[in-house]
Amino acid sequence: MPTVEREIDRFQDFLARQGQKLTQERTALVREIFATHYHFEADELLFKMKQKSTKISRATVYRTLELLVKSGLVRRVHLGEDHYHYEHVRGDSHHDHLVCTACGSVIEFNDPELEKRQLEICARKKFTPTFHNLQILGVCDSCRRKGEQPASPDRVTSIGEGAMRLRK
Amino acid sequence: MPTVEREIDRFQDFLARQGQKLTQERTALVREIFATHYHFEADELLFKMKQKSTKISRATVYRTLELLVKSGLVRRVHLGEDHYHYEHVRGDSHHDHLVCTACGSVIEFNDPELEKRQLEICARKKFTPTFHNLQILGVCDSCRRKGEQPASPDRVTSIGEGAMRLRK
DNA sequence: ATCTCACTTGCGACTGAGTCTCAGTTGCCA
DNA sequence: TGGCAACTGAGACTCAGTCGCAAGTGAGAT
Repeated sequence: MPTVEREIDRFQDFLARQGQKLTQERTALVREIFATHYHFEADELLFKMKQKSTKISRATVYRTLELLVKSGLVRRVHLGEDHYHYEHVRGDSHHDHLVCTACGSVIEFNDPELEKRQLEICARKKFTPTFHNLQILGVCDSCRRKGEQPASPDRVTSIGEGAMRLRK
Repeated sequence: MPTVEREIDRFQDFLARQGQKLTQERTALVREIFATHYHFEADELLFKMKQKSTKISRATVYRTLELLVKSGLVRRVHLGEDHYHYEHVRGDSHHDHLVCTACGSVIEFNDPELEKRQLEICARKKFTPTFHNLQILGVCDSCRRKGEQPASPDRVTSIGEGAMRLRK
């Protein structure tokens, strides 16, 4: 399913519009991101590129991610950890995340009702919103069945610790 | 209004319950946090302590913040930047944040309707929530009047850049 | 009042994510 | 196909946060 080409075209358009170039490195990164990753972190991407023949420096990975975010092909999200995650965008589906603190899995949802309510709140506060970021942390169904407990019984101590540990 | 003493007592109770001690450093930090700060970052607190006679090491600040979060006296929040912010808690008012990307100001809101909807979404996905984190980024009323534009016209490029720059 | 020991602290070295600089390379348009 | 602006890689740097360890301290036991 190499519709990746469409994304590469979109990226080139975006770059050209501001006198920037589509290089081999940038192409390779877009290809990698849209081929396999969905939610990923910058270093994970760097590592994947290192595994393949393709050698791309840390700086280039970060620089390219920034461009991709600006172009709208990639979105930067908080997933409860203390650094950013990225997700590629196909189409325009805005969504928010449920993050399991036990297994680290991420469930997406999109709820127009919720969005609407947010707009109402902004209107009431005379606030002009451009963007929002909502994560709900908790325990997913399969972890709950396994008897996993919430990260902390009452007040959550720190955000997404379980998921954090899993990762390393 | 030195009701701070009440918070210090609460903290001591919490510590005692797990065989931990209320030290001078911890007391000084609680005092500082509840006296002046509302939203703050760890290094800001460190700096404030340094300004006063009180010398407290970076490690102790971070260690104490962790304890305060566990005790429920302080909450750790994302405010759109790439590191944590903290806010002290009086009473039990959960709330979320509107963050102005132009001036960095933070407006709090608490909307039971929104919370209810989130619970419904969780139920539908068989997800057991423990905590959530919502920031809405945009432009506050007074900045909008001054003609401030949203951080990025269409897709937001990166989260809270305006606020970020202001700070340093 | 003081002893004692587990709990704490400060220090400084460390980590990990992300940024910056600069010399050398490359895409692209004339 | 030559030129130059844009790009890349390497590695030094920054900044938030953590860790290990030797020295210090609070509070219950005596």
